[in-house]
Amino acid sequence: MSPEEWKERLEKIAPELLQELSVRKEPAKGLPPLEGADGGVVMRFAPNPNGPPTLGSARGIIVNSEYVKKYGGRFLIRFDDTDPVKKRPMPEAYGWYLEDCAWLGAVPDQVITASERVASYYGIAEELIRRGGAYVCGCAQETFKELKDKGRPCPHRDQPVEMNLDLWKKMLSGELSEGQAVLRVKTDMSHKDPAIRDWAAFRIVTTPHPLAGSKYRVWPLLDFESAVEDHLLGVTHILRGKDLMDSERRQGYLYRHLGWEYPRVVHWGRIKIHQFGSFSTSKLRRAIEAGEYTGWDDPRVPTVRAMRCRGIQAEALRKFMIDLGVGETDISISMDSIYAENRKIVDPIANRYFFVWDPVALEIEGEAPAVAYAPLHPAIDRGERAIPAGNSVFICRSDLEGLKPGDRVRLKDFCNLEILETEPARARFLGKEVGKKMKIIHWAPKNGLPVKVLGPEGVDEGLGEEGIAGELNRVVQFERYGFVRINRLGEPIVAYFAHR
RNA sequence: GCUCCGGUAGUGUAGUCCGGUCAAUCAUUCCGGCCUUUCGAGCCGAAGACCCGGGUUCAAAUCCCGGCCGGAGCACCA
Repeated sequence: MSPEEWKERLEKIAPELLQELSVRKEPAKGLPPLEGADGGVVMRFAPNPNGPPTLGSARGIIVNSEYVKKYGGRFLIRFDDTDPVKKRPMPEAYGWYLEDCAWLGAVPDQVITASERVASYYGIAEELIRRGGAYVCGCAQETFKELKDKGRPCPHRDQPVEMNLDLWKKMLSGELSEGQAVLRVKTDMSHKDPAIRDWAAFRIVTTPHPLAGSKYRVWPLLDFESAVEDHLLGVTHILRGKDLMDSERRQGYLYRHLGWEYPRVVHWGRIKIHQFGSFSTSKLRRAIEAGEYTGWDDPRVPTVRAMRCRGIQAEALRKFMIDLGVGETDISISMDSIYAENRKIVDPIANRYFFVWDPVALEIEGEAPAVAYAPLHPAIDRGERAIPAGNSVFICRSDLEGLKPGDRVRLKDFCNLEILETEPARARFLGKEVGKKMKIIHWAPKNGLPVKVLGPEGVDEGLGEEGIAGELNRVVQFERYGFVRINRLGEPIVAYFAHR
């Protein structure tokens, strides 16, 4: 029976079912629904503050906060800063996160710092030991790994609770030193996935913490700290990277020991950006310290602050990240999509100016007007700018190179010219009327302001109109060049390039 | 080695749970054309994908099995 025949028969037997088939499913818009979120959600973004937020962090900040906006509830920022050595936090970075969250339109309802709350983790650890859910392990790391790989318990696993309690106190008091012992959560040494077997919850670290100093010598590891905080804070839904996929199964044992209920978890894949490759905060940090970049807001760097300095709008980033959704596939995106989003927002608000890169002087013979008038925006009436013109201006070298004596060209919003010679550049005034089908180039006045544009691909230096000096911290478009943000006034004015 | 996850146009994404209007959505990119005193914007058009092989079924992107490819974890990092 063919599908057609099948349909005909169904038509006869049960036409109402055929109806049902033809109800088109609505294309999903925005973020996919979260299960069990209807009563509101508590969600958190939990960075290690070892640098400012990157585009990757922006995804976490935006999507978490967007879900909270969608379902109601609370959005938390939690600093998971419990490693004073290997992922040592930067004291400035805490504030950077808050700043960038605010800019991204995701002001947290609460900010938690793990390194301030270590004492409360101790109480829970002790309770866990009492319940027989954890033990102090004195194995050398390699020894334990060998046993674990074979699925065999270590000799400390069956120590009585009293002994574990005693050893735990020795960890805290300093009688045991760094490397001598860890507290392990009991899971299942024969679990088929070796990653799940008896994981370490606390270790001794004597290096002072940048914030907490030497207040604590026993520090929790991520799986313990994160699991406990999620419970303490009443987190209902966790969005986390696929790299932490084992965490739920590991932490599940802790939750069961303590009789808690685990939040719902959604995973997402790794995100890579063509133009930046894969980047990590620690790699960036080294490159900046080595002087490869000017700082965390260097236009070549994938941080949120660099985007802001380049004139990428928070709204564009939000829209983009929300469109990406929360798939588990690893993705490799292009900045082009972000730029396209941004261009839509910025095109109507950016005023237009002339910026001549690699400038070369052009002398004009004849009665060229002393002032030219150009609209601030081609389609929206925002008035015009008056540009000193006259018989001497600058044009781009690349434009001049495309011209030869006898060519006619129009200086945009100024006048038509006939090229007389190119070295030095000389032309004859032909009139102000807008000629049709004439090549149009832009120009800068004789006393133009020096402007330097820093972009992901390099630096351009040249001359711009005076009006640029009135656009500090705003996005403008340099005609025939691209959108930039004016970041610093002075000699020269410094602008960061966004995109064409 | 052990374990887990994923694979829809160049890049993302919808559809996959509950098989049927899917000759497959939307965006971006690319390519044509129009328009424009910017190489920006706008308008019109075009191109482009269900990883492979079996199975189940009247019907498979969707379910099952096997393979291939990619990613991740197995830390006293986050």
